[in-house]
Amino acid sequence: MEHASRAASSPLRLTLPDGSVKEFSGPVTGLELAASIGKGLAAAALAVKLDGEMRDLMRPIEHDARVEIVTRKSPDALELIRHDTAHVLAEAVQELFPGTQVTIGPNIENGFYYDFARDQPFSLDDFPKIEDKMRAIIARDEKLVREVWNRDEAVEYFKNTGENYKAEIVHDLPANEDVTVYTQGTWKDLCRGPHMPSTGKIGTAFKLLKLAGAYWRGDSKNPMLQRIYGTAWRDEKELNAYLTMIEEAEKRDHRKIGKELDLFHFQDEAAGSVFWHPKGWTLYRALENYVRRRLDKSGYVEVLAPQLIDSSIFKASGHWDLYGDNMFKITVPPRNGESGGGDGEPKQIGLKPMNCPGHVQIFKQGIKSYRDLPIRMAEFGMCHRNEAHGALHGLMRVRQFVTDDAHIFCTEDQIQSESVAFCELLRSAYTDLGFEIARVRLADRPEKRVGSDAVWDKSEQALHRALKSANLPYDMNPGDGAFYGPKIEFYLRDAIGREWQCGTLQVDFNMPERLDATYIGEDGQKHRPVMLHRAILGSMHRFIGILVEHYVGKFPLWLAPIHAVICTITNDADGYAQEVYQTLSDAGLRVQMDTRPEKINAKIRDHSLQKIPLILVVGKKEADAKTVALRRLDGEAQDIMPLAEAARKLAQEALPPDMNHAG
RNA sequence: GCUGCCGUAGCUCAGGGGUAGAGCACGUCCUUGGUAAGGACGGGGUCGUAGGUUCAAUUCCUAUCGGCAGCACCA
Repeated sequence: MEHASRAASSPLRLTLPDGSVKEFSGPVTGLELAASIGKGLAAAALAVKLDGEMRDLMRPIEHDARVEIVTRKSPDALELIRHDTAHVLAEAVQELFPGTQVTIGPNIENGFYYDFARDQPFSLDDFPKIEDKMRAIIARDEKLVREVWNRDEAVEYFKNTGENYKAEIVHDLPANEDVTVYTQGTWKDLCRGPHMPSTGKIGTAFKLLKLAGAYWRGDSKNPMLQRIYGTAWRDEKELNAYLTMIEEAEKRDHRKIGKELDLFHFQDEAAGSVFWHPKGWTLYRALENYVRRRLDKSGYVEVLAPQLIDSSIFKASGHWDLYGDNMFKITVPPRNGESGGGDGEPKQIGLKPMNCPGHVQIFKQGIKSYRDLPIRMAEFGMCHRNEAHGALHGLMRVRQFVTDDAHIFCTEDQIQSESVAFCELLRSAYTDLGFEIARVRLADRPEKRVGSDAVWDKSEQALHRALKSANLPYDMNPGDGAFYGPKIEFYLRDAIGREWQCGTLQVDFNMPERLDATYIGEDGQKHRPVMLHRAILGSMHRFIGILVEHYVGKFPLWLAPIHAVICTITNDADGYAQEVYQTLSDAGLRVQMDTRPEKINAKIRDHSLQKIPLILVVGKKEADAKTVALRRLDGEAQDIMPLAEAARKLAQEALPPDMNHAG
C-alpha cells in the first residue's frame, strides 16, 4: 500500500538540519535522500529522522518534513544499535534454544533487555555461547526488512509458529490496525521499529550483563519470563567506559561502605531495620539537625505523634483498607476482664506507616481559626511498613524509617504561596547537600484513589500552577499520584549521574475530609483545611544511603562523623595530643586521638581508609611550638599552624552550610 | 511476594561425603618510627537454622530464615 501512495504523490520538499531544502519529484527513501547529499553519507546512514521521529532508511518519505540523516556519530544511533542488538539476541537465543518463545525486547537506559519464555532456566554460562551466536548473526549482515501485515494474518502467523506471546500482543491491538514485522535473514519479529538497514551495522560493542525473572506484561499474576539484560554502544571505547561506570557504582555501594566505615549494620533478626553505629548515628543526627534548623527558620513547628494508633484512625484515613497488607498490625486481647476494644473484642492497633493521620489529630485539638493558618507541622518520628521481602535493599528500602515529613494545613488560597516557598526551600537544601534538582515530575490521579474527580481536578491544577510560579520545568508522570492526591516528585542527580526521587509535594483535599479536620473561617463557619504533604529528603535512611554513594563515604566536613583524628608521632607527644584534643573538642569539633605505638605511616593509612577528613599530626616539634601539622584527606601537603588558629579555622569550616555565614 | 543465585572466623573469601583454611582484623610481646601497612607469637568457626539421605553431612536433598540481582510493590 505504501507503493500505491508513492506513485500518487506530488513534489516533495525536505528541509535539512542546516536549513537548506531538497526538492524531489515524488517520494524518496531516506537512503535516496542521503545519496543525493553525498555518497559517504549514504554509506554511513543508519536511519532518518522525520520531524524528530526516527524512521527506517528504506521507508519512503511522502510528506514535506524536516529531515535529518542519522549516522553512527549521532547520539540517536545508540537507540537503533540497542534495539537491533535486542533483535539479534532474540534470534540467537531461538537458534540456540529451539522452542523458546520471544516476547518483548525494548531499549532501556544504557542498553536493552529481551524477555523469553522457556521452561528451562538460562544460566550465565550460556552467555558466551549466545554472544558468539550474536556475533555470527552480525557477521552475516542480515538485512532488516520492514513489512506491513494485516493484524489477523499476523495473529495467525505467530500462532502457527508457536509464538503465543507475540500472538497475544498483536491480538490486543485494535482490530483494524496493521502491524509491522521485521525480517532479518529467516527470522521474523513483530516490531514497531525503526531498525538499521542490516545487522552488520550493530558493530561489536555489546555485552550481555544480567539474567533475571520478569513477569509477562509486568503483572505479578502472569507467568514469569526470563529476562536477559545487555548493553550496546557505538564503539568499544564507549562500552568499556560504561562497564567501568558499573564497577564505580559497585565500589560506591552504601552497604559496603557502611560496613567499612562502621556506620551501621543489618542482621537477620531485624530484617529491613538498621542498627546505627555511633559514627552512622552521628551522621544521621547532623543531617536531621540540619533539616530541623531549616524547618525552624521556615516557620514550621515540630511534633511527635504516637507510633501505636488504633485501627479506627487508619480505617478512617483509608490506609487500613488500601495498604493494610503492608502495615504492622497488633491485636491486643482483652485482659483481666477489661475489654481490648469494646464489645469484648480484641483491639486492633496499627504501627503508624506514615505521619499524616497523627498530625491531623494534633491539628484537631482545640479550635483552629483561619488566622492560625498555615500550620506547618513537621515530625521526625519512626514509621513502619512491612515491605515485601524482595523490596528490601540496604538503607534504600527498609521497614523502619524516618522521613523529614511535614504537613502544611492551609486554605486553598495559600496552596500557591506555600508550594512556591517549599520549592525554594527544597532547592536550597539540595544545594547545601551537594546536589541539584535533576528533574521534576507531576504525578496525577492513580486508579486506586479516594475523593471525587472534581477535587482531583482542583488539586492537580493547584500543582500545575505552583510549578509554573516556582519556575520549575517539569513533565508528567501519569497515574502515579498518592491515593489521596496528586504529587510533585523532585529528583536529584548524584555524582555518577543517577537520578533519585527524594523530595515530594502533595496536595490533599481528602485526608482533612476523611479525618474531619476543620478551621473557622472569616465568615465564622467551619471550613476544611487543605493539607500539603511534603518532604525534602524523603526517607532519612534512604537519603543517607544516597549521600554515602554520592560522596563514596568522603562526606563534607559538616556531615563527617569524625572531623579529625590526632595522631602522635611517638608516645612522648601523648600529653600534648591530649591538649590538642581538648582544644578542638571545646571548639565544637568531633575529634579522636590515636596514640597507638604505631608508625605514623600506619596511622595515616588507617585513618585515610576510614575517610577521616582531617588528620592532625603532633610530635615533639608541634608540642614545643604549640602547633599542629594538618593533613587533609587525599591531600599531599601538610599545613603547620598554631593550635589555637587551627581550632578556630577548622571549627568554622565544620559548620553546617546554613550556619556558615563567614565561609 | 515471584524467579534465579548465595549463606564457611569480626571482615573479604578459598575449600569440599571422613567434623576446616588464607589475608586483614583482634590479643600478647618487641619496636617510639615525621605523613598510606614495622616484626614475632597467639586466640578464634557445632560451615545460617531444622529435618532427611548415608556407616559418616559443613559438603547431597527438602523446608525455613536471611542476603544478592531483577520483577512486582512503594501511602
